[in-house]
Amino acid sequence: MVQRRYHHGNLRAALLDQAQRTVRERGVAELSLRELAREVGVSHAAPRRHFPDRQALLDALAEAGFERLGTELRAAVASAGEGFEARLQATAAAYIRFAIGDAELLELMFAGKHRESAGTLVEAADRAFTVLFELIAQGQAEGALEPGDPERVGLVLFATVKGIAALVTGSMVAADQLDWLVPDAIAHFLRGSRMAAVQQN
Amino acid sequence: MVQRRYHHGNLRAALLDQAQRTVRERGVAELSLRELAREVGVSHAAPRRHFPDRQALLDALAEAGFERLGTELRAAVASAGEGFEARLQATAAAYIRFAIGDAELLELMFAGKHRESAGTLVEAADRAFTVLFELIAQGQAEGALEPGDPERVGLVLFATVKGIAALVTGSMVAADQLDWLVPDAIAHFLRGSRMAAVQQN
DNA sequence: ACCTGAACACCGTTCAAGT
DNA sequence: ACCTGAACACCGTTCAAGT
Repeated sequence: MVQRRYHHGNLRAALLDQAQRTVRERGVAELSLRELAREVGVSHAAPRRHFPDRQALLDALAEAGFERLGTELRAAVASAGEGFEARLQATAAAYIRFAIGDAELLELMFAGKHRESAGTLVEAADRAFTVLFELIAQGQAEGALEPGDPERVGLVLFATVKGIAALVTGSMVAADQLDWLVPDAIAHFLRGSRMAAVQQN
Repeated sequence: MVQRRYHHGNLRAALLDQAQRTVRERGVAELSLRELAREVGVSHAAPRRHFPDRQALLDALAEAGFERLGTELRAAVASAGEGFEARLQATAAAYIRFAIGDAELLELMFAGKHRESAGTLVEAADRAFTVLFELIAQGQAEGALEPGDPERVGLVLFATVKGIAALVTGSMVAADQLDWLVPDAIAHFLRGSRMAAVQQN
């Protein structure tokens, strides 16, 4: 046991790590700073050095969440070949995997974005979403999507994917239906886009 | 002041009413049974007669939410003329209005659905969504939507609307963009459906 | 039937004090 | 620089007791 002087500088990381697990397994409502401190082996006041209050911990959790989400989205794009639709399918699946595996964390991430202290959190979110805009741009270049601001063109598509994830976490849809629902939804969306492209020519 | 014997049978209603306001104005996390009791003028143990614990209050809140959502969706359909697309637009707008005006309540409603005690809550949800399935069926009858199980055909459409609301409450989209975003998304979806209908013939 | 008041275990937050 | 221990106000939940 390396109990003595365990925390030389990783208390913050240990707290975040345990907090992330608790949020995933028992939800944000069950997350208690005192219990966290107990689990990690410090006094209940120690976390205060790293997180002034509970909200600061939640913000840090959200920020770490965006970092991880970005990483997973980039990995999905990278492992899906060159074509737009394949990449889009892989990215949507990765997003939904995250949204379902860490549903409450994702809520935290988006809830945090519209609060005052959001500065660094918004930046983390932007980094995570960059890969999506690049993907949209590729779709436009291939003629699969309407031209225009990628952020605007991708919005409805993103909303659809996000909504599907919400239906699963809200148990309106069983998780095993995702296999056809997501490809279906994306194919449906792209059909609508091709129609629009035709009409614009 | 009719302070004496104020609560003859409306304590439950008074608690729910005040709770709904608090959730809307300050969020679920800020909702305290003791504060609620104080605001409504009873001792902190009185609510227990009506709601055994905090979760029971949240469930009741969710159930009342579904009742109200159903009412508003039906009103939207009724006030939108006879055509499918007009009714769909009106219904989507009503849903989004609810989702934005009572974002945390809506979370509560969907979160409650996948818990054990959900019995009566699921029924309330089903009643609220009935109007949506009827609307989908009308769309199919008019040839605007693919044939098939309305619950399945409407799923992606519902996900899109729900996702758009989530983008607004997550402040990824400004509320004033809804005016074009929602009609756009629906029109886009219907384009994709018409393509599919053509291909099936 | 419905409500009160005291009690218990827990929490977030603060702060003087230790090393 | 980082952590501890005591203290304060608050909370959810329980329960005997009142009317």
